[in-house]
Amino acid sequence: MKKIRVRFAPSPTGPLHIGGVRTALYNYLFARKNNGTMILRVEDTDQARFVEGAENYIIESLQWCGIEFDESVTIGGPHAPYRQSERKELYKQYSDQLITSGNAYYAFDIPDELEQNRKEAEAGKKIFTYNAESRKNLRNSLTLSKQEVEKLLQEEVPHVVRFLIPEHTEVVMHDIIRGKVVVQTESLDDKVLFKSDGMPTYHLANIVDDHLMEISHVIRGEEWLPSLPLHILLYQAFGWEAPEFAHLPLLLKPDGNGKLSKRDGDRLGFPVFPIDWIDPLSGEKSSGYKESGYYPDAFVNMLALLGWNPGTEQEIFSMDELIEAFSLDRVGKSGSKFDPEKTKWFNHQYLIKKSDEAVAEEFNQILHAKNIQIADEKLVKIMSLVKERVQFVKDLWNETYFFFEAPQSYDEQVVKKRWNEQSAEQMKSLANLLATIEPFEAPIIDQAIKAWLEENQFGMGAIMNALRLLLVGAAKGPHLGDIMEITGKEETILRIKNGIERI
RNA sequence: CGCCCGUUCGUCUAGCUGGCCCAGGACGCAAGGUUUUCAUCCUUGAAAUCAGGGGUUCGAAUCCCCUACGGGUGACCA
Repeated sequence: MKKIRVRFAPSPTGPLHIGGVRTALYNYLFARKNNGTMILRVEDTDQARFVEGAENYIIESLQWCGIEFDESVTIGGPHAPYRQSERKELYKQYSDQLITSGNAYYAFDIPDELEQNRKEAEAGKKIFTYNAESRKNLRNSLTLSKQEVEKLLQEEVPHVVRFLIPEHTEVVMHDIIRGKVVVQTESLDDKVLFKSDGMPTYHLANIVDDHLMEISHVIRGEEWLPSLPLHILLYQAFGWEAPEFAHLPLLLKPDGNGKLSKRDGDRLGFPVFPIDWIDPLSGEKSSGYKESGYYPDAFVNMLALLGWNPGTEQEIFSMDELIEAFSLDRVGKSGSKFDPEKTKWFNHQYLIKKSDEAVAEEFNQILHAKNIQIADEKLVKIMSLVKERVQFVKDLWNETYFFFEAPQSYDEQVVKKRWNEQSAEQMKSLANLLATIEPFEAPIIDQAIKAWLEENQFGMGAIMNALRLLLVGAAKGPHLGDIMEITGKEETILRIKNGIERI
């Protein structure tokens, strides 16, 4: 069986959004599942759209996601270099080869003139295409005499190389996800293969590199499906065996329709990028999943299930499990919007799965920033009490502040509902009781309070809620006995006394 | 406008070789339960006339055709 080799081939024109990450992920899963090789190739043939820092961003993002490469711009490999701008010299010979074989030709048209043609066509509600019809009337090596062409080339007049789309031909293609796709060459145009700036276009570089790098499967977004016929034709023109293709359905804007774009940034209130991105020109920041507090494995898990499903009811997958379960024929055909709420749910699942110790360690960083010191075992205990209540580590403070400091205010709604004339007196009495409890541990405290309640004929609800108000400042939090034990006898009594004064 | 791709609960989807589907799961939502509170958790529920219409068939979400709608693409961008 043929060796499986796939590539993720982004263009460094900006940050990679989650659609791109998903494409990389599916390539990765497919490669690992089939003991294949995962390659990162940077397609930077467009010098005009180059964005500083984008390549680095892409590499860092994928690294954060746990998507690893076997060959790449940074780690090299048998087919280095992996940056197309560094392979520049390579492409010319292939372009020449196609000219020699009659599959391509020189075109000397001036960009402005073509633009003019397009505008005119548009005015007449038509679309200008450089094809079998129009090329007869344009300045190219098909219409010009051999001498003229020689002369123009000699004088280094700017020109491009265009692919000669064969006439009256049916291109039959196979897509792993979509099945058979057929297109008539009449609907295709003579795409530029080699630009006047000496760089190949995506189409040429892509085919040449995929062939040279022995790519077995091209897994890319559906936006490439329209150029598949051209690519197939190119393989045929070169006499090369084409790889297999799988065109992934697009990720759609969560609101309305249309494919997700980089510009959707923070517009919708949640990230569309894996990690923060600061535009080098505008300085504008777009937030990422990483900095927003998501775990990479939760993020990856969510992404994997967006367009692919295992066919079972399992939803939580580690990367290894994804690799094991993944197959291209379980990738859906239709585009999907993703649900930010479900992404949070995934994060919650990963958070509660972590050990109390691990969560404590993460949360400790937030405490350090607040200059709060706490014994490890105490913090671990607190985490066991509250970690199920949050979706993110950063939300932990809201659920635990009362372990570290007295409430700064008392929720008015709760005061209204839980505090009455007798409360102050009752709480004072309760404070006295608490002062006698030794050791000050949850089960013992609970028992003492229970006995005290019965003795005085007090209702559990009224007393405990009022007490909670004094200790927490709100109607929330874990079991009061636990809160008191961790807070300590002295502080507990202090809060009761202060609270009575302040309410 | 041309070409191509798609269309099952609000969202992600199961359903692929037709009958077990008057359509299952998950998120979200609602109600109830547990709880001293909140959250978690548990239970239950609402939610898709399977885009619409024609066929084929004893029988179609599943096969075929048409229509509609949505999307992609139509650069010397990738």
